[in-house]
Amino acid sequence: MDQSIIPDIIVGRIPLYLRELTRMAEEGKVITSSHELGRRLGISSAQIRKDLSQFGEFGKQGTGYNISFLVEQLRRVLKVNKVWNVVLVGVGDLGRAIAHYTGFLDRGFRITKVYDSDTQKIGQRVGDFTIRDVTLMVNEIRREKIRVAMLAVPASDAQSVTDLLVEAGIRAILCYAPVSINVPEKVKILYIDPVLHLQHMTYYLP
Amino acid sequence: MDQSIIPDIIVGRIPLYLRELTRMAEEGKVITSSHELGRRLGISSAQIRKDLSQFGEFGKQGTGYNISFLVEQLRRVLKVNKVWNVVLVGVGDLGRAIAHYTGFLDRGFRITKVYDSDTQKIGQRVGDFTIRDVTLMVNEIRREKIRVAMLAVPASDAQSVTDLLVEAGIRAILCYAPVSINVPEKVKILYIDPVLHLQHMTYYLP
DNA sequence: TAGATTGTTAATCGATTAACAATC
DNA sequence: TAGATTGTTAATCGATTAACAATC
Repeated sequence: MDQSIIPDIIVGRIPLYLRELTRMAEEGKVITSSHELGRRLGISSAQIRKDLSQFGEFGKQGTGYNISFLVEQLRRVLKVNKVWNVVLVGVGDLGRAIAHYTGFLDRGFRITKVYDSDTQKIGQRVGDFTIRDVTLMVNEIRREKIRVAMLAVPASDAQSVTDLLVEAGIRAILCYAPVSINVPEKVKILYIDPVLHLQHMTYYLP
Repeated sequence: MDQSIIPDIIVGRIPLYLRELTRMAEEGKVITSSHELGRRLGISSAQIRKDLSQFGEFGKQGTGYNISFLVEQLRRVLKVNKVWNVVLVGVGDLGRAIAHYTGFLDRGFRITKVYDSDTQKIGQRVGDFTIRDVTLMVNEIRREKIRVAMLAVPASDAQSVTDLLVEAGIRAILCYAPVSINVPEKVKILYIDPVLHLQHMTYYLP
């Protein structure tokens, strides 16, 4: 493993490998191979071996990979061998669904605060949370040194709320608003827009 | 424009261009350039010109692109100059949020049927829909020749429900279950798993 | 040992960028 | 005309795959 930077496209596949390996572990499997993992994911075995080798030597020739060991290593690589506190901003229908989702915790994330700007909603409960006033957000994120945010506000508010998150010290944003946002270099942002995926697929339909 | 197949990675960027151009049109802009569009999307102008040129000659030297014309052309390319009927399967919190979402229609999609297997939910309303029994699904999709599905069922049901969708004639699936699904070659499937994105970003955090 | 599979190198393949003639 | 921007070609850059020695 050399010291050069690891390509982002490879980093982006590691969570996928981790997810499938976790699934295999749940199925009771103990050992796997780059071939088996590749077949399950639709990825070539060569690519999987090359990707994993960027981060260490995790396998044994002739045998393959010990699944629980590899899971542990990939969780360490991705820094999800701890739990990140996350704020959720925006409690519309989608924010509500995110707040109720129970699949974050065992994959490294825990929502700890939920914000909205609607005075009708502030103080109401959503799942385990009380909806907080977004005007408190910057100070609270700062005080609790939170680094990760999920953004489920209307597109028209996404840039201004993002600016606040960045000001508060957030360094990773998952944005559900269907709009491109500007952030400083040091801040990571990724997007979820289901319609982009649907339009990508309809290109291929007759 | 030659007759060879257009790389999928290019096809996947067209919806993004379309989204930003639509936004520009809403802002009242009439003309844009590959430079301006690239700046707004964080993409090089060369790449945008190259991508667009795969599908036709949409611009004018010295002037740039007429936004509404380009929007119209890209909608045609992506086949969203019509509205696709879509079925939604699974009415948990996430399915409920999807059913309420109003952002599909003007981007080429309309949910027409919503299914679940839970007898407690069947017959209840969600947004404008009555939740239907999933056992009716295959026949109804066939009868109405629906080609696009959104899947918001538990991971444990995702493969079996997908098999039904494929059997019914669905050709494009947007899967929200955090699990890799097997589909025949002719069927397109894309995934949304927010945790994959979060883990991708935490790799870069200190 | 025989068979299997890794990690890595080199070769191939594909995507992005730079540069510029054409032209609005 | 002068300035700007496209569409395209060639060069560069980066990602994937094939192949295999090492070795379990």
